[in-house]
Amino acid sequence: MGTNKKATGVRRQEMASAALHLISERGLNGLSVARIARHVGLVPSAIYRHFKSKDEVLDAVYDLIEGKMISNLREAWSSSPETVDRLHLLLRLNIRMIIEFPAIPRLAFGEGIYGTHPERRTRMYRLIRNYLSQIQRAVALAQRRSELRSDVPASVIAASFWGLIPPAALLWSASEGSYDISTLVEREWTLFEEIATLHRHRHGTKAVGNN
Amino acid sequence: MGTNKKATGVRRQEMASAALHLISERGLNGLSVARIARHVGLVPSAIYRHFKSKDEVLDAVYDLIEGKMISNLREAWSSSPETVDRLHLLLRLNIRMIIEFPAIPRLAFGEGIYGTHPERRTRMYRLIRNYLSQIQRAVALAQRRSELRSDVPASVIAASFWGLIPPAALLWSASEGSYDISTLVEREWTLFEEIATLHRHRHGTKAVGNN
DNA sequence: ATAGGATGTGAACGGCGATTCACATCTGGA
DNA sequence: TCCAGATGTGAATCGCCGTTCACATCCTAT
Repeated sequence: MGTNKKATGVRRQEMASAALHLISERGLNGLSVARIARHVGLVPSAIYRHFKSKDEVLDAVYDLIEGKMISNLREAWSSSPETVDRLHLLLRLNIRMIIEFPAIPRLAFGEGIYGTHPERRTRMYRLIRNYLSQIQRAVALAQRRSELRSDVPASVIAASFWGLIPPAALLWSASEGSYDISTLVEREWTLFEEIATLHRHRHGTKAVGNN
Repeated sequence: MGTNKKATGVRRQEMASAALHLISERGLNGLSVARIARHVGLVPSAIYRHFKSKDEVLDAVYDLIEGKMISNLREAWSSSPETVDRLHLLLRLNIRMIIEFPAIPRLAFGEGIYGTHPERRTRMYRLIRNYLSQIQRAVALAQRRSELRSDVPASVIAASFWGLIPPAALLWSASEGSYDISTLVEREWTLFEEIATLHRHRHGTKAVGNN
């Protein structure tokens, strides 16, 4: 039966995307070569025309995720000259991404990729570290411009910002979507913004200020 | 060969504990009945003397985790009358627990438990919610005592506190232990404490206070 | 001390999923 | 146009894993 044939570049995209969706719906355990194939309208063995193994499909999924994260970063950065506004948008973009693809936080936690391929965990780690250091660089710049407080290391502020995302992802994931993640994150963002823009210049860190 | 026989209560403990360790090392995918058995020094079929199925073992693992979390809560609460000190200890206890059992955050993210048993995800969600509401109650009390600022809802402060844990778990998990999680968390705790103890009483939430 | 239930063993079954292979069909470039 | 390589198919293989079962051994209550 002549199913439409497509170039391998297209197919790889389709298959990786199908895999990402399937992981989002069924989890990594529910991801089988057969299901990927069915989702694309093909037969299991067809996968091997475009990937050497199932693991390679997973690698492609990681490429997808990496691409999405980078594109979020770009979009946020081009949206405004104000660091605070950029971070706020970046936060919202990431939340939106996680809502659309719950697979992403799951893969980030490295589940299911252990004995087989520790390299993949390393890769996710590098990705996160890169993300963090980009944010940190932005924070440092904003500190020099006095947009953010500078009595706290940029790395800590960056980590605090990034730290808003995983808990939200966890609650979203565990609640099966019933938790109102967006407003929660917005409220926490407000706190973050407040503390990040405190214009103090202390030296003693034992700051417990009543004013 | 007379391997030592033990009462089923003891064996269940051993097996659940072995499963928790195995998930911590190999991930949920690497968890097989055979491996659990070997880890306890028995033969695969022996598992079925004490559990009806592999799923029941997983249930026991969840019991273990729930017990650990509750015991952390108790220990922190009995340590000091000061809410802030209690929270600080609770944070450290949780971090210690995660370092010892990386399986816990993974299971919290619900990986691998999808099509088969959505109830388990629900259970983890309830556990987290309970945790959050206990913290929230403590925060509310502390607010009434003016130990914590009261111009922000207790739920938000509680969420911010709890939110310190998942990112730390993620970095720890992804970095394979190389990331210095404890000092990171301590620094973030400092920020949290600072913002949670700001004694202000505003009504407009647009608080961006230079003082 | 001994019977009977509880615990442990080894072999076997059945299913599922990843992968391979020989064969069919399509498609792009000379 | 036409062929050669690229793409898709269906069946078969192989290994792993959960589970069952008949049998052996141990422990405990009477």
